[in-house]
Amino acid sequence: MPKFKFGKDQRLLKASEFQEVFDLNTFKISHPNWLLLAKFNGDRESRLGLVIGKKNIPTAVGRNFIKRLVRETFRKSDLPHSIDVIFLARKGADKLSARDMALLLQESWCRLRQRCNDSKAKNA
RNA sequence: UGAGUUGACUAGGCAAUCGCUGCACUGAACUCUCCAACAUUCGCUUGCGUUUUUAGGGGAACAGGGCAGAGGAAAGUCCGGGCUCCAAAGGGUAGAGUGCCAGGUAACGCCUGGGGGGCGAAAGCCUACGGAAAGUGCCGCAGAGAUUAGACCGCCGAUGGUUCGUUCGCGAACACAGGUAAGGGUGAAAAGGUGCGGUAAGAGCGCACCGCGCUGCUGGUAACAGUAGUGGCAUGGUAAACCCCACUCGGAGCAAGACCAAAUAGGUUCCCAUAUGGCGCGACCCGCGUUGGGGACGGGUAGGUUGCUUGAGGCAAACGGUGACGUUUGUCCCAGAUGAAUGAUUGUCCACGACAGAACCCGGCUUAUCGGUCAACUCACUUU
Repeated sequence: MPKFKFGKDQRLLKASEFQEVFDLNTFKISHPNWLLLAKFNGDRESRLGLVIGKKNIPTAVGRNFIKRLVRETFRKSDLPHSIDVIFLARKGADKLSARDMALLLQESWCRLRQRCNDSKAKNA
């Protein structure tokens, strides 16, 4: 089976699922243009949730642009299993070019993977 | 060829790989779920309810290949409708909107055609364009005076007054009473304009033409235009100031509305028990905990399903109409998401790609926008 899928199992769908990550997040990865919150979720597949406010990104085209890039990089990044992530957009995220943004996002996913591995090693 | 006007169309293309959403099709087994012949448990009202299970069938999920997948503005939410729920005899008031005429339309504040006014050399463009003798309000500065108009400079001083002269008829001077809206000056605007007559000087005081009002006639469905007569011109502007007149409008919106419905708490009702009891933990006893327990019903939260895309639909042709548009026939099915899909990477070509993302659906308007294509028309120049 090829990797890099992105079905409904890999997304946060309900308000309660979002709230769980907001309340119990164990990792925070910050960047001037966005913020990542994450927590382990047991034995499930990793899931992604997007929070892109109209206040921060005013145009619908901008919001779609960010959603697509984040999903694309999330699906291609080789994250460890069983982690829920929320992506919060900050102001100015839509000003970056697609190529720059993709690179920066990949960097963020790398940092998140690193943190996960460290934490797992500690617990073991 | 250049400059311009109007209208219509288009919105990077192609290939490969990976990914998302929907639809129909195919598919071995497992899992979940629904229906369920036959069989089966229990109950009694003895043919029904109920328990369990299965042949078989449906759905979810999964896999496979196939097909489809944002806009001209999807936007602003400024108008108008459909649809849904609520309200509703009829009439009036309030409030909001519209405002030359005729037509189109489901409807409109939109569109088409026509009229008036303004701009442009022209094609063409702009136009809230009803009423100011129903009433109220406002009109800064400047200016003598701004709507019951007005005398600063100027002009006149016929008439009256004063002074002088006198041939006693009157003449001259003064600018005092006054007369005067022609000229100057102020202003966006000074009480119709120009010319001639007239006069002391002037004035629609009289006349001609133009303008304006009224009345008639002609053309036009009408707005209106043309024309004849007449009035002697009397009362400026502002109604996107209040207002008056005519016409239109019930309210809320897909988070409308409909259906299914866990857990927890509470409600109604029935049954059992009422403490040596009941319930939970457990195979059972002891033990520990608890003080009611069990069932049914309806409301209803999380969540889910539906509304949800076949429509005042698109395309083509013929016919009617100046046109907006209408009629008929044929043909096509063209996003339906719901933390919300329509994308990413690479290669390649060129004019190097703007504004920008469906959210119940349509008709408009407005605003944003890199470019490209086509048609009709106007003007200028050149050639024939």
